Amino acid sequence: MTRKQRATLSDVASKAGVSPVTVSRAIRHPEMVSEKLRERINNAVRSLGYIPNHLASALASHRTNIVGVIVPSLTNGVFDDYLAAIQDVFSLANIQVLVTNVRYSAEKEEKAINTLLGYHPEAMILVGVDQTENSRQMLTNAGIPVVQTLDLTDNPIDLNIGLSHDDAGFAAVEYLHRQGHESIAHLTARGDPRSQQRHAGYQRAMDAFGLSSKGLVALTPRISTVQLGRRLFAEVLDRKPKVDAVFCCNDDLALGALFECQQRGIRVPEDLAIVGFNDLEFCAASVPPLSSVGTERIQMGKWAAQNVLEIIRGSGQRPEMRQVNTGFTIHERGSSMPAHKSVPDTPEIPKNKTSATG
Amino acid sequence: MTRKQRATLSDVASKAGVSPVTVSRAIRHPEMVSEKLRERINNAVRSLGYIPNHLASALASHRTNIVGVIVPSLTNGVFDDYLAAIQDVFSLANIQVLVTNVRYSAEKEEKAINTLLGYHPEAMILVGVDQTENSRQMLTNAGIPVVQTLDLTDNPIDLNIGLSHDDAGFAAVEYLHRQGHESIAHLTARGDPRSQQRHAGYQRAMDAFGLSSKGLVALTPRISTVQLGRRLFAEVLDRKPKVDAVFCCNDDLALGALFECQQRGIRVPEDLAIVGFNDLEFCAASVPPLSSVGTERIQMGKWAAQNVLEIIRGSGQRPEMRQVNTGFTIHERGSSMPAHKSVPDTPEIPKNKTSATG
DNA sequence: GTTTCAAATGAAAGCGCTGTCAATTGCACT
DNA sequence: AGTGCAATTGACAGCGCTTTCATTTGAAAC
Repeated sequence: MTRKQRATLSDVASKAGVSPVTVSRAIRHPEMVSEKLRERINNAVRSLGYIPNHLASALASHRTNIVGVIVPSLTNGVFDDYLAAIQDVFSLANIQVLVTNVRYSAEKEEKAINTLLGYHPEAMILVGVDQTENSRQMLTNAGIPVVQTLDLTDNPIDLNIGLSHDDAGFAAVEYLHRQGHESIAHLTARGDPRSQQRHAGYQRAMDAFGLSSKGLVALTPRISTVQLGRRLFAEVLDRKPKVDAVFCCNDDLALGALFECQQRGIRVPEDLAIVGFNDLEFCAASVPPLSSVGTERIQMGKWAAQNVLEIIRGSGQRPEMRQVNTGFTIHERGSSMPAHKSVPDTPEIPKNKTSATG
Repeated sequence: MTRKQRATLSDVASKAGVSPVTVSRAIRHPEMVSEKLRERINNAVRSLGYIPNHLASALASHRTNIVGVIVPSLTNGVFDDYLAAIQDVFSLANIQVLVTNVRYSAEKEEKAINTLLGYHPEAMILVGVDQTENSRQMLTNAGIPVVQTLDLTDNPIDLNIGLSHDDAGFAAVEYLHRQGHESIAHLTARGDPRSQQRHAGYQRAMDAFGLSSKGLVALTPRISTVQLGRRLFAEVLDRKPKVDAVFCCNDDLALGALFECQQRGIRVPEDLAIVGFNDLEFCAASVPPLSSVGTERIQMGKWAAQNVLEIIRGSGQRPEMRQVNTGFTIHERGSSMPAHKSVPDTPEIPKNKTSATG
């Protein structure tokens, strides 16, 4: 494979017998070039296999058509939907999304922000609200729209859409308590700030209902897996055989808990209720189907992308609502459904939805 | 947020009282600048929040430090491991990976290749071997290393690491047949070329063993989900109640099949054996644990990245082995294990591993 | 205090493209 | 034919950086 130079604008121009500017226009603003030339140029482009150099184009035009997106994980089904929603919006506008996976590390996130800003993205979309001071500073300096998603904060960098994970955790426990459960366990992953919030909500609820969480919480510093769910729940079961419900900080752990019950012959939901978090696809498919606290991750991704688009390609104005609370929805399914109530008799109503001007 | 200009090299240079070149060197080749100046410059960089413009840098230096990676899906746990392996190698070399998800569309892949090449990546890593002629042409023209992964081809663009999905499909059926199964179903997703290969292998094996696959195959054009696994297997069960084994083109479908069995009271593995594909994490955690055909996706990602790195930063030479067959491993677990044999008595031996000079 | 040479710094050009503005063209209309 | 004007096309500069090559500096050696 010889490293022959790739064709440039000038090469195309020579070949088509026009000036480079004209070629540039034929590509960027075809309507400004006569049909005759346009065709001649397109032929030259094709025959040379010319692909515009995005670096040069962006440098000269101050338009990078890049938006930076940072996610904490990909192993987690959560972020696929979210990313897809973002990509769908941007791909229509010919904007390239640069995704970086920082694996729940604030340090890596800081480095990723630095790197991404080097590409002069026209906006940044982040997950969570726990950026380091340094990160916030860099983002502010960059002077571009920034959206923090999936969580809420009193002090957003710019735009913010998400939900209160603390409230969601509280609601999950409240729901289980309402079903008559008293010994409610919690499986959670330290390291994920939003899981920590859900944990806090769990604890707040347990306290509020006068329930003890002693020995009922199992946490891991590692990234959640189904296996880990089994292991964590096994720990709890060994410690507290009388546990009658478990709220898991995500669905992987919940599925693991379900498997552990199947293994031990614990009947779900008769002996034990399970509630997961995120409402991933598989929740509705398991036996029994897993109850789960659903979030609006697609809507959040879409909102983030659409607002960014409006700012950088539209009015330039920040939207009316600089902060949106998308709330959450408890999807009640077999894993936590009392026997007498096989189908939810009321439609599920999203909780805690609000929005606020910035 | 006022759109004040971001600091440039010259700004830093003025602030530090040196020439722009010196600042450039202080950042790229610190050893070429005296310690005194270096510190002065670093202070200026910090105080201005200077972040080098990667576009300008790459344009001037002909070094983009970018490698393009195209994956067909993210919803699929398979590609997380694979991507992580790639990122791990490149992040150490300060190379940014541009990932594009083309959702199993050759057309989108072609477009993605075009877009990515506009960024002048120093190499491209692709999944599969079914690129369009146009895509191949563009990649060849680009004159950069190209690695096709996860599948094998007689006619690689450049480097190739993967396995024969046809062989893997054959082996899965052979394995089930050896266990005494005769009515072996297959669930598969059209649209994924490698799944199609596995399907072909399934069919080849069924024919080879004189078994009929009539009514035993269920396929979907959609992207696999656990739900879909249930639905597809339900179809098969309704058509052929006597089915005694099922080979699924991936683990999501396999898990769905398992759930469908649980729902219908079909005992696994006593009444029905299940084998999945990819050996995702959850396979080992379910009850019973799912047997699955494992592939070396981490190794493949790592090999691709390491060889690319060696070519673009090292010797510039292609490796000895331009094509590697990583084979596959049948992980035998409870979902297909005969009762009398609770633990595999022989270590699992990877199958079909080979490699070849290009 | 020179001389010598490596180390450190700077000046100039240019990467491939696009924005701006100037020049040209073509055509309708007198 | 001559004028006026819009539609096309082109010349030039410059985006922010790095490369190359020239210049300066400083320290060692005389």
